[in-house]
Amino acid sequence: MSVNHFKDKLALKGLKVTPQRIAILEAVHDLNHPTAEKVIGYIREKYPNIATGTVYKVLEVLVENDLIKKVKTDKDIMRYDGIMKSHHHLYSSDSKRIEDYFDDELNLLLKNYFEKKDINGFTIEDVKVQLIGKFKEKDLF
Amino acid sequence: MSVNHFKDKLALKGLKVTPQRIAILEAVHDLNHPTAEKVIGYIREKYPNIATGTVYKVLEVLVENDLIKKVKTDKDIMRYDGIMKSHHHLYSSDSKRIEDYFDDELNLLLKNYFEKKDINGFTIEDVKVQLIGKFKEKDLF
DNA sequence: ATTGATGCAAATCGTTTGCATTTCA
DNA sequence: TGAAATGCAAACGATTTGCATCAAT
Repeated sequence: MSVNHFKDKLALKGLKVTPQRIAILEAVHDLNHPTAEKVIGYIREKYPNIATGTVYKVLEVLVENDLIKKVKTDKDIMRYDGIMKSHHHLYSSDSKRIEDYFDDELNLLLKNYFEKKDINGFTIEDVKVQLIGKFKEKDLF
Repeated sequence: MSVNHFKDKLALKGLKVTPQRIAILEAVHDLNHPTAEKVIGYIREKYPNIATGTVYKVLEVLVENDLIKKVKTDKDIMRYDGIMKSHHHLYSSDSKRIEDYFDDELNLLLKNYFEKKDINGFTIEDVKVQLIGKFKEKDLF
């Protein structure tokens, strides 16, 4: 992903294109479901004086503009995801590891299922599946 | 749910049965997906001098012993659930409301689906579905 | 009696906020 | 230029921790 690609994404949303925003967008895409702290650490290597407050503010703006997503975790720390295509998540039950899980067959299955299912007084907008389990390979951190 | 029922649950896990633990277990069952703060507020009406630290510690113990569950939310505040039977959650996309969702047909569907599906190097232990959408009735708070 | 639970207050940590300064459109 | 973004540091709020005291087994 080139820097220009990120510039375009920002511009398309009518957001001001700043080096901080580009760097943050890039960081979220480069890292695997980073916390805000990870993003800050990553960016500070090349851009030492970015403020933590700025990072939090920008992350919020990016989420509001559908450029990144917030990921729920069992713990209380928020994590971010640069992939906007609909997907689910694999959670390691014994570590902090999270991986993306793409499965169009599952999406179709769920779509069909909930189309014919009427839940009391609830209108479904989105369905997310969390698979909790164990990764066979050792966790990498 | 009687107090004795909660006493039994604690004793069965080999936990010491204390009035605080009973009150917290009761609170989580009486309230709808309460935050720790809600639990504290609820208990303090009848038991004014329970310490916040104690409530957090007890909630953690109860989760570890599978007497209650932690519920993920979009926000960073943890919430608790006294229902241990496998179930999913309905999340209101525009409020903090969370409701339990029971659906054995869905559970079966998912079970069958993932039994024949092999995910790279991942062993599934549990599958949780989050339905995000809107409740037809006005939210009650 | 002994082990573990509680209360209290201070500490921690992720996140938010206010405001003066700087930057992008 | 002017609105919006940044940096900084202080404030916040949920949760945790240490430790002396107290209660359940």
